[in-house]
Amino acid sequence: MARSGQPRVLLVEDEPAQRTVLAYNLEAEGFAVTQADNGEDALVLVDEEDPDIIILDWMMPRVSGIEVCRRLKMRPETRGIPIIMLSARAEEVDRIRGLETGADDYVVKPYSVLELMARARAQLRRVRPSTAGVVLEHEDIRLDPESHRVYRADKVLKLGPTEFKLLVTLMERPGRVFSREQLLDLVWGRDIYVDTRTVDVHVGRLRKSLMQFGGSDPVRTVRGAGYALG
Amino acid sequence: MARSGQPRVLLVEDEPAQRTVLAYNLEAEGFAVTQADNGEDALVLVDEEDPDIIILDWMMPRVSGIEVCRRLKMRPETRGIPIIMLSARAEEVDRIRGLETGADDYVVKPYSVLELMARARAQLRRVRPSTAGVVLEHEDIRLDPESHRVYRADKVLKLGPTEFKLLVTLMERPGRVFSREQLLDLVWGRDIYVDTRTVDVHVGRLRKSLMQFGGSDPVRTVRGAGYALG
DNA sequence: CCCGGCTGTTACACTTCTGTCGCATAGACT
DNA sequence: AGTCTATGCGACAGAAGTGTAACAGCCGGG
Repeated sequence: MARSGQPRVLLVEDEPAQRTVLAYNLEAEGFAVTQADNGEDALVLVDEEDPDIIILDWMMPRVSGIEVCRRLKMRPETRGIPIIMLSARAEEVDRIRGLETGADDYVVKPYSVLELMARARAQLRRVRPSTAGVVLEHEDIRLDPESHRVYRADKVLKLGPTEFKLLVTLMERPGRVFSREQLLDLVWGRDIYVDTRTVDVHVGRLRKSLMQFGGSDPVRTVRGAGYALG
Repeated sequence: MARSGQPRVLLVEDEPAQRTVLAYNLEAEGFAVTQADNGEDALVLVDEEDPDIIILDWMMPRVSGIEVCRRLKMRPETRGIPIIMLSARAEEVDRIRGLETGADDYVVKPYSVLELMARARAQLRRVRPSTAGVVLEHEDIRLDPESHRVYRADKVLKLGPTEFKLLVTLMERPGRVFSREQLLDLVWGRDIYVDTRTVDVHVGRLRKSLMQFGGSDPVRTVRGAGYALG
């Protein structure tokens, strides 16, 4: 079943405002969105729509997110679908339980929509290497998220963890300008406080790493705005 | 009423520091910001400014945010304007009441400014689907807000930050004449004081940048009134 | 334990941009 | 033509944004 069109996402969230916001963002990002506001519908829709990824609210009336997750991960034909859990901060203690239940990722409310998008794409890439490319490519740079390897002109580059995440983020939308704040959100995570200037330093390090065997600087600085690839 | 210029946001927050920070960020994101520090002014400004979206603090002296929201959602002519509510974490219990009152989304303090931006944009896209990440075009000039790039006759132009924002503003409504004061508002921001003659200088710089590879002057000077594109 | 690699911060040099001024020029009006 | 105002433009000092080296702290592996 090698689908190649828009990736389908099943969005399960009982709170209308949140769901609406997410749905519009997902659609703007190119996802085909199916919505459900409770666990029961969700379980039915999984079979009907066969989504590529599920975004699942933790707390819901009737059948909770965790229960939906558990059931889906038990059935062989649905086990492969990545599930991203949403949860309020207060429930963070349950994090381990969430992942034990089989959720593939976990985002704490209030979350950055951008971050959630990035994670959804990441999960998608993980399970669907065929289409969206197991490998991100931009000019002569190739990045394989699975093996955590980066090539430039067929040479293997050595990057630090932060440089890697930074490059992944930039390569997911080549050309798009990311502000320092956005990059902090996407690469470092929203809870951490680090100075925005730190982004500059890591961009500098990434540049050096990308050019360790020569080649031009692929990272564009947009003064007053941020950084972009190409 | 299909406006296409900068999206206007009415920001209602009684706490000056918070309001300033938000206003700054919103302006940096390309919103035209109108501020109010109480509910009464807010209700007046809604009629005067006809904003595309309202960001509304929950707790305010005199007329509370929830009251403003309720009144606006009662009037047919303002019902369509999306409202995002801000609320301190302790008040989270009132969440349901907030949405019942008709708010379209809800952000808990302390919030991520980026997240709030994303939600504001999301709401805006919902109501005004047109302006999501489009490429602006006018004659042989193309401007891509996402990548922050400007082309003329397929050549990449180099603009400074202010020139860029100025051009974005002009291109969002080609042909419309903007007064110097309007441009100061839209490009520099409402609170900044700079001489109106500064606009002239930047228009001059923008002209030079737009013609750096030749071509005619696309900016029209309307004596006694301001500037326009085309 | 020490060591090497990575991280976040800071300081400083450097570049680019900004706002204002002064004067030249263009347009409008008498 | 003469006058008056508005606009264009070069120059410049100061501000702001950015690149980078250096440094101290942290952590995991020998």
